[in-house]
Parts: sequence; structure tokens; C-alpha cells
Amino acid sequence: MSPRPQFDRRALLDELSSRGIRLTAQRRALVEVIQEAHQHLDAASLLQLARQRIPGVDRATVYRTIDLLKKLRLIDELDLMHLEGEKHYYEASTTRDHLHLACFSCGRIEEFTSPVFEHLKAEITAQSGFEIRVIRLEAGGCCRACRTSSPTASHRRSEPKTSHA
Amino acid sequence: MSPRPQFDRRALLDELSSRGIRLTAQRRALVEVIQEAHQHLDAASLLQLARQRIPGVDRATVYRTIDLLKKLRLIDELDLMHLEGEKHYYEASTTRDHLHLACFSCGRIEEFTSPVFEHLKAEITAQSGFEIRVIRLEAGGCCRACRTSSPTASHRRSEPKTSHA
DNA sequence: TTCTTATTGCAACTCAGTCGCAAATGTCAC
DNA sequence: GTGACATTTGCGACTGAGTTGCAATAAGAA
Repeated sequence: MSPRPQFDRRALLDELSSRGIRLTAQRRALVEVIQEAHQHLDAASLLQLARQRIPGVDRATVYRTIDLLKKLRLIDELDLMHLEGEKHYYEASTTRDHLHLACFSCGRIEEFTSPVFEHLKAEITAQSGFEIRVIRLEAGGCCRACRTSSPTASHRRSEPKTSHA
Repeated sequence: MSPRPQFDRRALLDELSSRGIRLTAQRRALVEVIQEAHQHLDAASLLQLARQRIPGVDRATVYRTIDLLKKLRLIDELDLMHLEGEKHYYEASTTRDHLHLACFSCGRIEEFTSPVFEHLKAEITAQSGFEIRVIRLEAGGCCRACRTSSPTASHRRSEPKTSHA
């Protein structure tokens, strides 16, 4: 779907080895898949793509690697407003926090960053004394394209995982 | 756990009937439970509390009611950084968006609001043309109390759902 | 009270994610 | 290169949140 804008992303493999993490073929494959992804990938897609490189990779390995990378803060986990189901999505962590806008109408994900966001983070810490380690800002709604192209039929896609009238 | 600060919250029952939603005993019970909650409740707790009022309530009804209220924008769904498991938490929607700070150390949830947050929302819409319908800002880290009381042993609670070294 | 339609409870299901364990493999010292 | 050993993998069985179709029930309007 939406191509990713270019924030700086870490060279995950380098980070791993420099931190003394054992580099298995599976991890290498997974990390490469994440790094080269043009969209946000969920665990299932990650598995599928990793299997194109190493056919036997197991689901459990994918989840364990995700946990590892999350713990090392090399990837970020996203919900993307649960646009489809309860799964999580992943992206290589960036030098600058950014937020995600999920369009309920077309399903596209937009990324957005702003000094105001940084300002808000600073204010949180200053006022509440809370030390932020991970932050996640997501919004759901209707993107510009959908608003202008079909001003009436805005919400074809169902709300964040909702079914009835 | 953490008592909730007083943002204005809607009178959910009034909203429901004024919108012509059929008021069943189950919905009434669930709505009251949500409204009177002192913490953020997940579906299982919601079920348990509703059963104290109406013994036979079913899980499915809870989920269907949650969907309904979400769709009507009367409640907000939170992940609370997946502090424990993948479940979701709910709160009656407030007049003003606020963010949630989840302490990995003690598990407490802090709520926070700021004009800067409003400013950020305005900027998002102005710059990207995205019409925000739901917004969710959550952060995980270490709260002031945990930072000052035990500056070394900060992260007793595991990271957002992570298991191994 | 009756009628119609929405809602409920039930039970079976889906699907993401987890876990224990034996076999395989990366890394380091030699 | 070779061997030793801790770590990681694949497997399979499991958990737990959330969903769905359907017959029985109850709300609300007439």
C-alpha cells in the first residue's frame, strides 16, 4: 500500500551484532524483510516473506524475533487503529517519533511528524515526571483523498473492527 | 488501581435512548458499569461486573455492546501499551482527548491532557487534510514515583508483552 | 395485548500469540 | 578447522480474545 516516507532507520543487522546478539539465518532473514519493507508488516506477512528466503521458518521464531527486536528497541509495534483485525504491525524504529493516520475509508496509512509532537513529549515529561520509553500516536479517520473524491461515501471500510448497525 | 481524574464524561444512557437505541437490561448494566468504573476495564472485567447485576449475561453480548458504543463514539478503546496481554480497555469518552501513560514498573496508568495535544491535532488536520475521528496517544515508560523510589530497579514488570532476554 | 424487529444466549469457531521440549546451530577457545 | 556449550529453532499442543449463525426472547410501537 502506502510507500514509507524516509525517516532515518537504523541498520538493524549492525545493531544486532554490535550488541552481541547471536546472528542466525532466521534472524537475518527477518531483519532484512523488515528493513526492506515498503509497508507495515504484521507477523503473518513477516512469516510469509521470511519463508521466501528460508522455507522452514516457524511462526514461533517470528514472534520470538519480534519480541527480541522490540525489547532492543530496534522495531516499533503499531496497531494502526485495528483497521483489520487485532494483529500488530512492525516497522524499523526511526530517529524521530512519528504518528500514523489510518484512513477508515481507503485503508491507507499516512505518517506524520512535527516539532509539536516533540514539544508535547517534552511537556509530558516535564509536567508528570514520566520517563517515556515508547510512545505511540495513532489516529483514525478520513484522508484528504477520500474526503475530496467522495465527500458523501466516506466510511466504506467499517469502523475499527466493528460489525453491526 | 489508579483513580480517574475528572474529565467530563457523557451520560451514556441518555445518549443511547436519545439516539433511539433499544435499551435492554444488559446494555443498561454494561453502560452503568462503564460509567461508574474507577479504572479502565477490559471485556472480561466488564462481563464479570455486569454479571453481578444480571447473572446470565454472555460474553458475546459484552462484545456486541462494546462495538455498539464504540461505533456511536460513546466509549474509547485503549491498549494501554499492552501492559498485560493483548486485551483492550474501555472508558466513557470524554469531552477532551487525553493521553495515557503506562508505567512498566508499577503498572499504574496516568492520564494527561494539554493544549499542546489539541494544537497537534489541529496541525495534523491542517497539514495533511486528514479528518481525525478517533485519536489515541499512549506512552510506556517509568512514572515519577518509580523513578524516584527505586532509581535502579526500574523495569520489574516486563516490557510490553515480551518474554526472553 | 399483539406484532414486528432487534437483541440475547449458546455453542462452536477463528486467529494471534505462547510455551515446553528435543534437535539443530552459532560462537568462541583452541 | 574442530569441539564444546549455550542459545536458538521447529514442532505441536495450547491459551485466550474476539466472532458468528441460529433459535429463543424481549423491547417498543400500534
